[in-house]
This record gives sequence, C-alpha cells and structure tokens, in this order.
Amino acid sequence: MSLSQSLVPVELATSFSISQERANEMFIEGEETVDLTGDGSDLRKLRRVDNDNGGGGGEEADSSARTSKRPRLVWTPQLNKRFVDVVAHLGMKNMVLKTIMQFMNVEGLTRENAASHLQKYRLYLKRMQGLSNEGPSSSDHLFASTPVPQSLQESSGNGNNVQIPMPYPPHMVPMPYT
DNA sequence: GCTAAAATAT
DNA sequence: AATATTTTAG
Repeated sequence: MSLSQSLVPVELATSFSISQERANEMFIEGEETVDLTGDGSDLRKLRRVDNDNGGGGGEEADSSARTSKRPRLVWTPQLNKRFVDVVAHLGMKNMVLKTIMQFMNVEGLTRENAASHLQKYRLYLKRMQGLSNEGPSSSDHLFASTPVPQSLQESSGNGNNVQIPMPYPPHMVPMPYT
C-alpha cells in the first residue's frame, strides 16, 4: 500500500513545469499503463506504473527491466511522429525494425512495441495507397494526423545504405524508470 | 457489444 | 523479420 508515492514522478528535466497534479490520476486498478510523453513535452519520459505484487514488501529487487512485464505502451501522437519521421528517412527498403528502433532511440521502447506499430503503419500505408490518393479514413486516429512522407511514396533509389542527416541526437539515458 | 490498438504467437 | 492471431482498452 505504500508504494504509491514513488510511482508518479511526472516531471522531467524540462523548462516547463507540467501540472504536478496530473500525477495523481494514473492509478489504475489491476492494470498497468505506460505513457510515453503525455502531451506537449519531449518524448523521453516514460512513466511506469507497477501494481502490487502481493508480497507484502512492495519493493522490487530487480532494478533493471528484467523479469518484469512491461505495461501496455500508449502510442502518443508525438511518439508516432517520431516513428514516422524516422521511417520516412529510411525509405521502404530500409524500413526494418532494427534500423527504425536504432534511429528512434526512444528509451523504454522495446522491439515488440516497435514491431507492432510498424505492422499497423504498413497496413495503414497499404490501405491508403489501395484506395485513393487521399482520403483520411474515419478510423486511424493516430496515423491520420501524421502526414505521409514522400520518401515512402517512391521506391527510393537508395541501395543498401542510407544517409540520414542525423535526425535526432543520440541520447545516453540508461533507464528512465521513475 | 463493437472497434481500434497493442501484445503475443506463429 | 514479417504476418497472423489474441488480448486489452476505448
């Protein structure tokens, strides 16, 4: 029961101070939810909510992300933007999970997360190209807000290596935790 | 109860 | 690694 206080460190190293009261509204009963970048800030904030483990102590021995099931990841528009942006520079040929994740370098994002999202994004592109040139479907709340880059429209004459003008600086954040 | 999104399995 | 299926959230 006394694990609540350390689970909601919302604020990050930003100049802007977000409402700290927001920290209180992330208690989900029986479920866990992660939120990478909520809204209006950089997207390297990963919040993690861990529920009770039924031990009594409430302390976890493992400090690393290991043996612990990661809660459901929420793809915010910002995070998706980053995803699309990276993918745009890669092109269809190099739109591979490994590369994508490498250039996104969003800490906390796992391979499974990106893979799942990539799948959905591919389906989205296929759908859009199959129908008409333009036409925001009623669904796709997330992807509809993101402009499909021209880099993906063509086959991209790039060969096996891609030149990326350093889209994002490499971060050295080991573990955000909270 | 249905649909969309994320996770998980193949 | 890519696609299919299952599970979970909305």
